[in-house]
Amino acid sequence: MVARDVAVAESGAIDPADPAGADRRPRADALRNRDLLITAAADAFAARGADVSLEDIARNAGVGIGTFYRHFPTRDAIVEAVYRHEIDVLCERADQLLATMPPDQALAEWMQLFVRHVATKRGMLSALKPLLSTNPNFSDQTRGRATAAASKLLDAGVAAGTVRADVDGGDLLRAVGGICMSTDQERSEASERLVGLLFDGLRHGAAGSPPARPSHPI
Amino acid sequence: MVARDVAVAESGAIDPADPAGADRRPRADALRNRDLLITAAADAFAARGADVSLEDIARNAGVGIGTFYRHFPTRDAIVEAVYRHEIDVLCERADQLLATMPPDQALAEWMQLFVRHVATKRGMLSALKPLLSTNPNFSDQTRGRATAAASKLLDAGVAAGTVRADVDGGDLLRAVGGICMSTDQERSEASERLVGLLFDGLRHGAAGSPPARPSHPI
DNA sequence: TATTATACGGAGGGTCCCTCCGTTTTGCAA
DNA sequence: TTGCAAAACGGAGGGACCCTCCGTATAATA
Repeated sequence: MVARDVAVAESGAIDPADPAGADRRPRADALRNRDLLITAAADAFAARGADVSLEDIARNAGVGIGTFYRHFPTRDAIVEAVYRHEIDVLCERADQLLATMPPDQALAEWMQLFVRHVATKRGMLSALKPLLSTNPNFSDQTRGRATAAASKLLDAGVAAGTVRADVDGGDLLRAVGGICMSTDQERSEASERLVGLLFDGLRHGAAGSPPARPSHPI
Repeated sequence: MVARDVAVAESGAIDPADPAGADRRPRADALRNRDLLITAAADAFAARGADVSLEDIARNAGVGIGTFYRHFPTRDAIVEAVYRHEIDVLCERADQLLATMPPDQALAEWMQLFVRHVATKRGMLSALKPLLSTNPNFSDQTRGRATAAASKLLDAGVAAGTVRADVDGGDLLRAVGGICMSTDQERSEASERLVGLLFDGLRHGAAGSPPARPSHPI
């Protein structure tokens, strides 16, 4: 739960749960509609690519276009919000997984989850890329949070002796992200296989595992 | 004057000077308007970026919007045409320069010309990039023609003994292109300086020049 | 010069963007 | 509970752009 970055929040849009608690909590309907819009936008981007009509998104969220614009004054704003939300979900899931299963299994699940999330977000990639490259704040922030989640999973595995200790969260993210990007279009099945492979590599040489064989047994 | 590639020309737009001479030459006014449109589009892209209104381009060319769409049925079509035209000009200029000055000087001039052309084409880059990446035909063709022009200049210099022989057209293009891309936004002055440097490197160690010193004189 | 295939031009219908303001809802306080 | 102001909603409407269609103009040919 990293604090919201001030430099990015200056857009004038509604900003729920301001940590400074300055003025007042937003109204319940505002919060509700914001969530509805983000969900509808995520669906729309996934289904029809980055240049869906904003009016369509509003309609699918069951909300007027005016409401849309009050929450997200620009197209970039909604893209950014969807992406942030995606990262939020991924981070939450990391905690949930850790709480309900052994660390190595949680890590494996999370990596697959990551692949699937990227796959459905392909459509909005063309809108996201310029945003990430022109807005280093945003980029650093989201990467940082994802890295933290990955590190937490790795650390738990290392502590349990089921995951090797010489890989950090940043490495893991780059590796999984790279696999997702290189296997193009739709066929996320290939990504899942490759990420599975990667995971086996992570397990290999863990403190608790039997010492690695010197080589292939033929 | 490489033959037009059929796979790319299937757009249904007017195609001047069809080498197969199949049906008939386009009317003179059609040719004239096509040129006007390409010029106006190049100016517009340079001045206002890749998402100018197509109606603006038509208006600036002094031509109706209907005429625009007959010549260029899609936005990609006009972007492609502008880029092709740019390459045409660059190739022609290579020949002209070779005909009017010593090869090494011609090469230097051409490299600077290249820089300036890229600089003014920055605006349309965001539209051009996806086009080049999704259309390998188009990409190969244009790169091929530019490479040929660069090679011609280099070869002439080598023959005259004023340019070293161990660099080919592809290398040169990559180097100059790389410099243009790395020095971002507006300040093409830096690019021109760097390209000048590169040119000095090309001259160094030419057959006709005094043998290169073994190392720095201190 | 007459004819006709070609090409021109722009009105018009459709979509999308974004703003503005009258109406509704919510949270708070009495 | 009730009343009230602030906050949020919704959609009409003006503007920009896209693209098509078809009546008119014109270059090429005989």
